[in-house]
Amino acid sequence: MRKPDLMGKDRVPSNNSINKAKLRKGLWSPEEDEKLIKYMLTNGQGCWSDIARNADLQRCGKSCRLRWINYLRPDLKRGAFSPQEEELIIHLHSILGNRWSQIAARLPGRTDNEIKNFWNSTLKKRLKINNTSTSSPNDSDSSEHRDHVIGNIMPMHDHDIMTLCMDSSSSSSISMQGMVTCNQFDPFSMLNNRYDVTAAASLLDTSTCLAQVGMGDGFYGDHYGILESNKKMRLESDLSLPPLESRSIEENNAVSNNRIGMESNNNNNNNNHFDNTCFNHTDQRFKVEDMLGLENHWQGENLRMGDQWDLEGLMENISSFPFLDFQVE
DNA sequence: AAGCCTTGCAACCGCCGTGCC
DNA sequence: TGGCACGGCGGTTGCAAGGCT
Repeated sequence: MRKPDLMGKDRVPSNNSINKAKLRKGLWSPEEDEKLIKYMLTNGQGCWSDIARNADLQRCGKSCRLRWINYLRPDLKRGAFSPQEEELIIHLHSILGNRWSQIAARLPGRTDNEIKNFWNSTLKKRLKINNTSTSSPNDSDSSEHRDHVIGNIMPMHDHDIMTLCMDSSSSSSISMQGMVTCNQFDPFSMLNNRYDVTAAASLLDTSTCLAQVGMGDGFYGDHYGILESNKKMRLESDLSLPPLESRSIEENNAVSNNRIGMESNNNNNNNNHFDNTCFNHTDQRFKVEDMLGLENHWQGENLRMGDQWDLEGLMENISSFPFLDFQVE
C-alpha cells in the first residue's frame, strides 16, 4: 500500500508537464474509484490518458489502467484462491514460467498482479518447503506426472483443470457443450495408453476443444513447434494447458457498452457482481475467435456466443489437426 | 499493552513493443 | 528514420494489518 501522494511533492514541474505535476500517486481514494468506474461504464475503454483526463482524475493513464484492470473491473473474482485455482496456477507456471499475464488469461476473474502476488507470497514459499520435505528417491520415475504433483499439493488431473476452466469461464458464456463432451469421454484417464485408439479418439475430442479455444494464441503457436518435434512425448502436458480466458472485460465491455444500464443483469453464471453494473455476458454476439484471438479458419469460425460446437463435424475433420500424428481407425 | 516481525497486496517503476507522425 | 506516446508486462517497493513475543 502506498499513501496517497501528490506528485508535486517531489517532482519538479517541467515546462511541458504542468498537468503532470498535478498527477496523484499512491492509493486510490473511493472518490477516484467512483469517477473511474463511472467513466468506464459510461464510455468504455479508450485511450487511458484520455480517460484519466476526461474522468477528471489527477492520475496518469497508466495508473488508471492498472487500477481498473487490477481492482475495479466488474468481472474480477474476489477472495482467496481455491485449491483448484492454486493447482492450476502451479501447473501453468510450470509450463509458462513467470508469464503472469498468460497465466491470468487462463484464470478468469484473476489478474496477473494478483496471481503474481499470490505466487510470490504463498505458492513459491509453499513449493519450496514441499520440495525440500517431500523429495523421495522414487520420484525420478514419475516424470509423467511431474507437472501435476508438486510437493504435497493434491494432484489435479487434467480433466479437473479442464473442468475448472469450464466452470470459471462461464462468465464468457461460450457454450461448453463440447467441453462437457470431452469430460464425458474422460480422455485424460486414458492418456497412459497413448496409442490406444479409443484413448486417441477421446484425446482428439479434447484437443479439438482445446484447439478451438486455444489455437491462434501465441503460446499454442510456440508449442506447436514442440509438438511437431516431440509430439507424443509432450502431448499430455500440452493438452493439459487450459484454454485462454475470454478476452478482457474491457474488450467485452466495449461490445456490450451499449447495453449498460439498459438491461438487467440476468447472468446467473457470473459471480462477480458489481453493484451498479448491468453487464450481460450471456447475450453478447461476436465471434468466438474474436474473443479468443483465433485467426484460423476452422469450423468454429462462425460460431457465436451461445452456439454449440459441432464436435461431430470436427471429428470428421480429424486430419485438419496438425499436431495429432496418430491415426484414428 | 507495546514493540517488533511477517504477510498480503496495491501500486509504482522501468523496460519493451507498437503505432503514429 | 527517429522521436514520441501509449499500452502491456514483470519485477519491486512499501504500507497496513495481523501475529507474535
